[in-house]
Amino acid sequence: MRRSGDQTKAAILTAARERFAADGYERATIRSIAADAATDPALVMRHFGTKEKLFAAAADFDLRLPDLSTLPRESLGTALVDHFLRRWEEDDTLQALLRAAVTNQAAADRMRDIFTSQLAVAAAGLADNPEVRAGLVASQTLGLGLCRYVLQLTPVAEMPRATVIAWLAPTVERYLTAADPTA
Amino acid sequence: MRRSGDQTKAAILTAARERFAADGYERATIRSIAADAATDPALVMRHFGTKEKLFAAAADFDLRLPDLSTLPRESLGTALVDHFLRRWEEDDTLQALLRAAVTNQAAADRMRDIFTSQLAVAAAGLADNPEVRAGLVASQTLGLGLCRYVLQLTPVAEMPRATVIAWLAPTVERYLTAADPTA
DNA sequence: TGGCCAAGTCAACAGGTGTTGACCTAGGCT
DNA sequence: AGCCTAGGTCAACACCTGTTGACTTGGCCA
Repeated sequence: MRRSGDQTKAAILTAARERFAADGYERATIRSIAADAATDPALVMRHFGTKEKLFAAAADFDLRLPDLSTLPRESLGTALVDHFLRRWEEDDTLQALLRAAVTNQAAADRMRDIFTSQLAVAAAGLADNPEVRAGLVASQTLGLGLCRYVLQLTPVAEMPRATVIAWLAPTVERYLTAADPTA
Repeated sequence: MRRSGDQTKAAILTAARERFAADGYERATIRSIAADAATDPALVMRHFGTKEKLFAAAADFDLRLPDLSTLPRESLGTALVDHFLRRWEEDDTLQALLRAAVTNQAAADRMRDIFTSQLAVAAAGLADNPEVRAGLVASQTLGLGLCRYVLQLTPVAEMPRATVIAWLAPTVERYLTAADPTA
């Protein structure tokens, strides 16, 4: 009983996501990914061609942001922080992306794309300069992910999600809706 | 005309900081650091023993936080954000530390130490739970550094420092002084 | 049944890594 | 002068990396 091509391909993809998330781009080796997927390194190459391409396939990611324009303004921050926390936890693609983006150019580009375009679109219509507001929200949410999931900074990593939301929601809401303080 | 031991040691240290900052821990090689310092890889080993130890020596870092208790509350955020921006820019140790901390355990530990202990001390006396407040400030300032200097997210990296300060100062001030929202 | 093709295996390659030890050499000391 | 040591050089080691090509095997279809 042998696996189908698509099955092994999927197994490789999951193993790759886990390894990239845990070890970063350079320390995640084709050999270790193949071992996790119970297959051969050569088969990984046949399916994805290159380590770079494997990463690109593994790091395909959508923030799946909710439509912010339908929400009342005062619950905007809460909803967004909650959504980001869930997105970090339910899937290790974001962690893989962040760990890799710090040393790998392609990953950094991908990250830039995701956060500027997807967030800017969601922020559009709420206030002026949606790109700036998207960048600010990115700085706070990525900082949170970095401290809580990657560095595991002691107070931030252990905080219950409700506490995190209570503290960060007003920040995010202000970045999205407050008047430009430099104007 | 030959250099003194301390001179080459210092040259190696500067080269190491630059390489670790630009490439991260694994992609910064002993050979490339030695080349930058115009010396031999073997000499690097003689001076520092191990790549890990070289990194530890290169990533020795002090946030040099000002004494926050002497400042008026309403300029606390401005002062801190300004200080962090300067610290990121005047010295690439922070960038080296962050780039390495994402894949290297020792670097992550060091980072944890610096941000929790040094920041918590500075935050003590301003309000209750200084460790929690330190963690929150870390999440925002590290997120800023990540977006502005490492990922170079388009709107955040290009923003003039005054704009960054205007947006982030209220956040940092609130994290340091506001009443606990979960209490 | 026999053949064909997808799926899997194996061994090797070329290059790069941290690290080591043997060796050389400049230059201040007695 | 001659030595002795700190500072520098060189070549090699053992290992690990992405990647390749030739090979074997399983299972479906005619």
